Amino acid sequence: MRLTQLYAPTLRETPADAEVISHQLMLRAGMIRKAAGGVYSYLPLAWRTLRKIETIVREEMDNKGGQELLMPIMQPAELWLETGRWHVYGDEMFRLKDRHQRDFCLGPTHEEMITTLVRADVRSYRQLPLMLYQIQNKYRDEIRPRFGLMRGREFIMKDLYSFDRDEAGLEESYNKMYDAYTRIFSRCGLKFRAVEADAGAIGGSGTHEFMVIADSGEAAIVYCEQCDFAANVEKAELKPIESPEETLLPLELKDTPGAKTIHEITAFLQISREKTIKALAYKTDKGPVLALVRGDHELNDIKLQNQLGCLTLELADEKAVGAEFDSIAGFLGPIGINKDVMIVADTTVMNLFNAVCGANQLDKHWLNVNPNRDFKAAIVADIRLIQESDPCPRCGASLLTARGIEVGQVFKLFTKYSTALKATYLDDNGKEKPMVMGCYGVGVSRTMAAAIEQNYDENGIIWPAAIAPYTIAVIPISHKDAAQMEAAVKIYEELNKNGIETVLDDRNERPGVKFKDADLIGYPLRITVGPKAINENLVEVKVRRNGQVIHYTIEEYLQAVKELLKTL
RNA sequence: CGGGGCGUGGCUCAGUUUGGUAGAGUACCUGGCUUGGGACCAGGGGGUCGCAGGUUCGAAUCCUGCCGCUCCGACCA
Repeated sequence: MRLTQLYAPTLRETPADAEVISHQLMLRAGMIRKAAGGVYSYLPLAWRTLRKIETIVREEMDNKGGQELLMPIMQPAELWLETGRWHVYGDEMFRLKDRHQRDFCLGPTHEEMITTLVRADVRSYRQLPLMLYQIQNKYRDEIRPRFGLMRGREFIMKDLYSFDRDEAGLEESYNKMYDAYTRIFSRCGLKFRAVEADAGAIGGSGTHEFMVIADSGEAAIVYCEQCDFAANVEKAELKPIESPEETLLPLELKDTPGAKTIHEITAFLQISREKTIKALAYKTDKGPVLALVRGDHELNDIKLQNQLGCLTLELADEKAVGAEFDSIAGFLGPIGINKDVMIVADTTVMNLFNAVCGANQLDKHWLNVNPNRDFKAAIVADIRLIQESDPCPRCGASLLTARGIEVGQVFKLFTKYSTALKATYLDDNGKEKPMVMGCYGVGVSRTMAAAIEQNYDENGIIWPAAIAPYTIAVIPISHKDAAQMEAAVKIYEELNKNGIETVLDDRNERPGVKFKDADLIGYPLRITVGPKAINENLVEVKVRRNGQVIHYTIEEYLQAVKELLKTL
C-alpha cells in the first residue's frame, strides 16, 4: 500500500474527548472514528489489525475442534422470555420492535440462540461433544460507555459455546479453551494473567478471566509470585486470620464522643485497627443486613451478595439506619441491633478477642466485645476484599496487586441454559439428559485497544508484529530524488512479494512528517531510504520498539528482517 | 440515574464576564521553495457558533427548555 492511497487520516493533536491512551492513539493514527457514544467505525488500519486478531482466534478455535458459524444479531424476544432473561437483562439490552410490534433485541450474547439452535438438531450422545463459535458484533447498552473501544456499546466478540454429555466432558472442553486463550493472547504479544473470577449474572460457576495487565485496566487483580494463584479481587477467596488468644474481659460501654470512623475510634482509644469491628448496613431484597469485617479490612460486596443469594444490595442511608436498624450511622454494631436485621460476619471477625464495635447509640462503643459470647451471626463466611500483602490462599506468600483489562472469559455454564431451554440428548442407555454447556468469549475489539494500552510510548503505538496493521514502512527521505524513490519502491515491492506487509510513504512530505506518522501508527519496523543508505548501498532498518537502527546489505536484509520480526 | 465539565470550520482552542461585521493555530486546495524528526512564503475554500423558543434595534455572548459529548460513582468482553 502506498500512503498516498491509504485512508488513514492522522491528527496532530489529541481530540479533547479521548481520555485513555488507546482511544487517543487510535483516533490520532486514523484508525477509528466515533459514530455515537460507544459506537465506532473501524478505518482500514484498525480493520486490518482486527482481522489479524480474528485470524489468530479462528486458528486457535479451529485447532481445538471449534466450528465457526454465524447467528443473527437480531434476536426474537421469545428466546429470551423462555430463559427469563428478557426481563432480567434490563436496560443493558438494546430492544426494538418490527412493523408488527413484535419484540426483538440486538444480541448482547448468544446463549439462548445457540442453545435453541442445537436443541433442534442434536438428539444423540453420538453428536456430542460440540463446539460452535462465531465472531460478530455484540450490543450492550452500557450504563456508561467509555475509554473508546475498551467499553463500547457495540463491540466485536468471539463467542464459543461447548456442548458436552457430562461434566467430565465440560471439564475437557473448558481446559481446551483455557489453553486456546492462553495461546491467543500470547500470540497477540500481550502480557496477561488468567485469573479466577466471579461468575456474575450470566450464571454458572467455575470461571477464569484473561486479564491484560495495564494500569488503565478497570479490574483489580491479585496474584502470587510464589505459585500460580491469580484472581480478580471480586472473587479471591481468603483464609480466616486467627487472633492471638486472650482472656475474655467483661463487656464495657464506653463514651466515644464524635468518633465515627475506624480512624477516629482507634485514635481515640489508642488501639490498632485489627481490634475493631467495622459494621456496614445494607438494604437488600432479602431485608436489612449488617455486614461485619475487621476494621483494617474492606468488605467485598460481591462475596456478600453471593452469600445472601440476593439480587439487590445497596448501602443503607442514614435514615434507613435509624428506621430499619435502630441504630445511628457511625456507631453501628451487632449488639442490640434490630432483631429483623440479618448479621453476616467475616470469619476473621469471629476470631477476635476483646474487640471494639459500635453500640448503636450516639457517641458510644462497646469494649471487650467477644463474638459468639456477645453476639451471634446468622452467616459466618469469607466476605472481605483481598488486599495487597494478604497471604496467598494457596501457598501463604504475600500477594501482589495489579490492574487488568479483561479481554476474555471462560465459563462453565453446566445445565443452566440447556435445562431452561430443554436442550437434551439421549445417552447410550436411551436416557434423556440435558447437555452440559460452557461459553467462552474474547473481546476482539477490546483486545486491540488493550494491546495499545500495553504497547505505546510518547510518539505513538508500538504494535506487536503479529497484530500490526502493516509490518514495515519504507520511507524515502526525498520525494524528488529519483534514486531514492527507485530504491524505496524496489524494497517495498520485494518485501510485499515475500509476504511481509509493507507500506511505501510516497507522499511529498518532509521526512519529519513521515517519521512522526510512522511512529504514531506504530509499524514494528521502518526502512529509511536516504543518501546515507543509497551511497553505501545499505538498507537502514529502525526498530520501533527500542529505537535501534541496524544497517544491512541489500543481499542480506530480507532474511535479516524476517528473523528480526520473529522477535517482535 | 446522581454529581462535575464542555458544545464556535476536519482537529486544538480564543471570543461569552461587559450584546455591536465570527477569529487564531493546525489540517485542506493552488503556486513557489524545501527535504535525516511535524519548515517557510504568497494566495484560497470551508463555520445556520449543538437545537428550539424568548429578551433586544441588534445575541456565539443574556434568559428558558431540550439534545449531545465527556469525566467521577453502581455493570462487563
